[in-house]
Amino acid sequence: MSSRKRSNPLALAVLICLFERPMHPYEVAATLRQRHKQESLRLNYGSLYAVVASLEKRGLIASQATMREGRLPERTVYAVTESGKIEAHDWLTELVSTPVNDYPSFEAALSFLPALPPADVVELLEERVVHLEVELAQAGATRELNEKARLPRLFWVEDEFRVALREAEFAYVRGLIAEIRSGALDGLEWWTDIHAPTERQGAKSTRSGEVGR
Amino acid sequence: MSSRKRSNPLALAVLICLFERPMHPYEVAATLRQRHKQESLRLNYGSLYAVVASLEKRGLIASQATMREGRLPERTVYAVTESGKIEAHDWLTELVSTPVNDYPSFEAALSFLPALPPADVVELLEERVVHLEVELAQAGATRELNEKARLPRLFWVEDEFRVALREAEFAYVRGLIAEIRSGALDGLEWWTDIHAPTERQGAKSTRSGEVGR
DNA sequence: AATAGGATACTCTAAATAGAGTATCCGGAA
DNA sequence: TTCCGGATACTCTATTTAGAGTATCCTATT
Repeated sequence: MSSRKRSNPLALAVLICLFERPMHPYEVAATLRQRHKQESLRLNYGSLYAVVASLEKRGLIASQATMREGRLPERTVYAVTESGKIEAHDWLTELVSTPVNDYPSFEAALSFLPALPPADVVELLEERVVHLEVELAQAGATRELNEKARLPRLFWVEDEFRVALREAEFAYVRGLIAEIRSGALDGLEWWTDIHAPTERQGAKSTRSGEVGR
Repeated sequence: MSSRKRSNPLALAVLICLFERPMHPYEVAATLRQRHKQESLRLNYGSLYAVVASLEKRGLIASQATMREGRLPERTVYAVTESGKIEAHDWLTELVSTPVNDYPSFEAALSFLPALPPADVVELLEERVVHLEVELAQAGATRELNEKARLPRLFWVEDEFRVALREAEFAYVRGLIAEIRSGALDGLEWWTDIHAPTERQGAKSTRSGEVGR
């Protein structure tokens, strides 16, 4: 039904927050930040208020009351409706059970690799490896903090998952570097060739920028 | 400089295509599809023409000629400019060397897990595992086709990477299922408790929907 | 006593995005 | 011969999104 509208998980976060208790949007944002959800969700005010407006228009939440303290802007408190609860349940069910393509940007980067010379790519991949090492070290520190604070693992499975993905990326990138370095990567001669200094063009090079599949 | 505008990798794909030779947008789309880039890139016409217009406005590409055959719509052929080449190079460099947070949707899903009862979650995760198995099998078939077609690995590293990530996800999800099943996941009692049938509320339950960090 | 900085609570606008819709042409089957 | 489906080549429009901007209040410092 409204599967077309299930693009931004921030809307699901709002529904789940309001399921705990009615809140105004700013409070939702503060709550999500307190729980470090901004690491798993694109969270900014522009989107938040738009998303809240859209949820209201679709009848998934309803404004309960608007109040004001002093001359600060009005706070509109929203509560989740019955159909909002159902939508949240269905959406979360789908999100957990069904993998989707998220188009990770490094996948796009890899698909463009032949556009850069292999030697440059090795350097860039090594830079990435360093960045990943730093990120993994920081994640490890965060994890220790969570453990010392006795925060149950249930509340940081998402961090664990992110680390698992980054570790897989790390391993893949290291492998790729090694294969370019050693010359084991199939297609490397062609790749080197098309980026060769232009003086005296390689004899059997077809000189087409890309080959198709 | 224009780092703010480096959100949609489709724009980079266009620049790289036009680097090979001048084309009209529809031809760019056809080329990308031929090379199966639609698996690594969000590719649809609405975005494509918007992205092309934006690239032209920023002076990264320039329209070379507009021609028409019969009464079909005009085709506007674009070529990449000097600054377009530089931008493509810088952008790709950044994309390869620097990891970013892509906010994978399953990470968001995991961060909402406590909102569903643990027994349901186990079932949903098992469904996900099945989906992942199918996807991995298909990816294996594609890989074999590529090998039989003697397409050099250089041209499917992005597929390999996607598989590596999905395998990591697969392993993580299986582990998580096992830990919920066996009761080894820290926080499980609380999780079970808050979803317990409401008759005779668990005595020491704090009855707050979520705990903070 | 004045003030600087941070928190509170949104609002505004330009831009990006998705998906459906439009109109034409072509090749082969009935 | 006619018609149908698929390719060609965009265009239109309603949302969505990002990020900066606004105005007020509070607290601690000098």
